[in-house]
Amino acid sequence: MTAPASTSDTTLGNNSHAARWPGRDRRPVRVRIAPSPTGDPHVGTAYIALFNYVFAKKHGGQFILRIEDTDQTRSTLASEEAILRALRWIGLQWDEGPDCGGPFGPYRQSERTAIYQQHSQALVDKGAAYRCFCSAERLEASRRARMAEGKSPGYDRLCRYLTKEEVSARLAAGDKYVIRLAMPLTGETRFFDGLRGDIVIDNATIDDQVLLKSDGFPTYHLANVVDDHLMQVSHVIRAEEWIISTPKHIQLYLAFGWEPPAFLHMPLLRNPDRSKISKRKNPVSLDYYRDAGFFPEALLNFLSLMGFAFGGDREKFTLAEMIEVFDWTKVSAGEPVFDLQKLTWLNGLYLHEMTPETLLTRLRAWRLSDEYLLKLIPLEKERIERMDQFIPAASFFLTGDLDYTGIISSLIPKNRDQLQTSQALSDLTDFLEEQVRHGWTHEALEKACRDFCEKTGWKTKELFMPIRIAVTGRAASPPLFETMVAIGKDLTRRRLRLAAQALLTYSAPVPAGTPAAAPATKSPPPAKPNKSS
RNA sequence: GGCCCCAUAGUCUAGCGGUUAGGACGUCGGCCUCUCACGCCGAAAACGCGGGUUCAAGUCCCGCUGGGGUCACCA
Repeated sequence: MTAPASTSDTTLGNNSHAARWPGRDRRPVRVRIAPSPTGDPHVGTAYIALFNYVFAKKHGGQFILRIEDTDQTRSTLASEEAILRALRWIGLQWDEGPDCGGPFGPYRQSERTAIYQQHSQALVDKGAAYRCFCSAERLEASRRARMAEGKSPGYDRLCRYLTKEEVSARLAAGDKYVIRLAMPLTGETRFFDGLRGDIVIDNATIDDQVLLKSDGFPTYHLANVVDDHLMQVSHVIRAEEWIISTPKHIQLYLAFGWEPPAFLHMPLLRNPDRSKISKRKNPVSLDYYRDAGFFPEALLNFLSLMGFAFGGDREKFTLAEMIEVFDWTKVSAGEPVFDLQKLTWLNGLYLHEMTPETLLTRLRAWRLSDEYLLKLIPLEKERIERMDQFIPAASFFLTGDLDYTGIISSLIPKNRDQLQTSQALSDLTDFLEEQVRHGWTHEALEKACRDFCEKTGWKTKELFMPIRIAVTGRAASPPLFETMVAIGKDLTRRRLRLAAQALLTYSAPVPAGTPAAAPATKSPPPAKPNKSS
C-alpha cells in the first residue's frame, strides 16, 4: 500500500476569541458524555457530563449518553448500570442513550462493531489507513530501540510500506493484524479549542494510531470519531487529557471526508497535590458521595464551581439557574483542586435550608430506609438486648467518614509499627480494588483479605483487627466481612484509606509517666462524621 | 525526556490597561447564646520570576521557573 505523504497543514477553526465558541458552527447543538464502563461511576464523568448538559440545555440541544465499551477485557455491564444509576442520581438526564434509545442508536459501542469494521475498511481502501501485522513483541522491541536512539517511542511504521503482494500473502496466511491510520508525515494540524484558542501540533510527532484492534473491536479513536459523526454530535466537550489526541481525530474526520465538530477541553479535576484526581488520593466514586451523605444537587453545584463562575459572587445556585446564565467566558481553563471541605460546607447550606419534612424524606431515602436498616438488624440483633442499644451499636453503619483521632494506637498490632500497618491497610485497599472490583460479597472479601495476608506475610490474626477498627472504629463489631458488605464498597475503602493516612501522620504521644490512655476499643465513642479531610 | 496545556492567598475564583486586587472555603479572633452548631462582625493571607510594549500591566508580548497532561491493540 502507498502511504499518503501529505505536506499540507491542516487548520481547523479560526482565531476568534473563545468567547464566541461555538462561533461559526450553525449546526443544532448535540453533545454527548461517553463513559467507559470499566469501573465505578467517576466524579470526573459527572463533571464533564454537567458541562455538556448545561451547554446543550442552554442552546436547546440534545445531550446523549453513549457507552464506550470497546475494551472487551475491562468493560462490564455492572459498571454500565452503576454509571447510569449514578448519573440519574445526580440529576443529569440524557435525551438519547442505551436505555431510552434514540434516532441514532445503538448507543452501546459493542453493538456497533460492524459499523467500525466497515468504516476502517473504507479507510484502507482509500489508502488512508493500512493493515499492520506487527506482533506485540516486535512493537515492544522497536519501541525500546527507538528510545535508545533518543527518538519518541511510537510505532516505526514498518507495515505502512508493505507491498500489496506482501499484504495479500500475510492475509492468506491468516496472520492477525490491526488497522492503523496513516498520519501525514509532515505539516501540522491546528484546531480551535473553545477554552484555549488555537492549538497547533506537529504531525511528525503523531503516531500511526491503531483504529481497529486485532480482536475486531475499534479503539477509542475510531469508535469515537465514527459515532460522533453518525450521531451528528456538533460539539465535543471532554477532558483535557484528550487534547493531545485531537489531531488524530481531526485527521480521521478528514480521511473520511467529514466535517469535524467543534472541540473544547475542560480542565482536569485535581487531587490536593495537583495530580489528576485519583482514587488513592481522593474519593472519586459518585457512590461514595451518595453514601457519605452528600446531596446530588450540592455535589453538582460544587462541581460547577470547578471552573465556572456564576457572576456576582454567587456560589450557590441550581442547575436551572446555571443554564440561565451560562456561557463559556465564565469558564476558566485553570486546574481546580477538588476540595472536600468546601463541598461539605456547600452541602450544609442545602441541608440547613431544608424543611424538617424534606430532610426526613432525604434521610429515609439514604441510610434510614427500611431496605438499609434491614441489612443491619440481622447483624446487630444478637449483640443487643434492648432496643435502645441498637442505634449506638449500629452508629458506624450510619455515618460516612470516621475520625481515628484517639484510637490510632489501637490500629497498630503488637510487633508491628505504624508505618507497616499504614502500608498494609493502603496496599490492602489497592488489592481489594483489583480483586473485588465486581461482586462486593463477604465471601469475595474474606478470600481477598486472606489472600492478601498470604501474599504479604501478615497473619490474619494481626491484620484483621486493624481492618475492623479502620472500617468500624471499634474492636468489637459484627462479623467483619458482612459489615464491609453492608457499609458498602466505597465507604469501606474510604475508611481503610483514611485509617492508613491517619497512621502515616500520627506521631505517637509517649508522655513518660502518663498511664497509657485507655484503648478506645473498650468503650468506643460513637463514631463521629469527620468533617475535615 | 519529546510534545501539549495551565499559572491571582493553603484551596475555589472575580478581575478582561488606571481597583485600598473583590467574594467563598479553610484558619484565627469577637458577637449572639444554657452548650454546641447556625448566623453576624472582624483579622491574617495572593497577582511565581525576569524582560519587553505603554504615560500606566495582575491584565498585552517573549523568556524562565513551577505544576499538570500525554506519549497502549485503555479510555
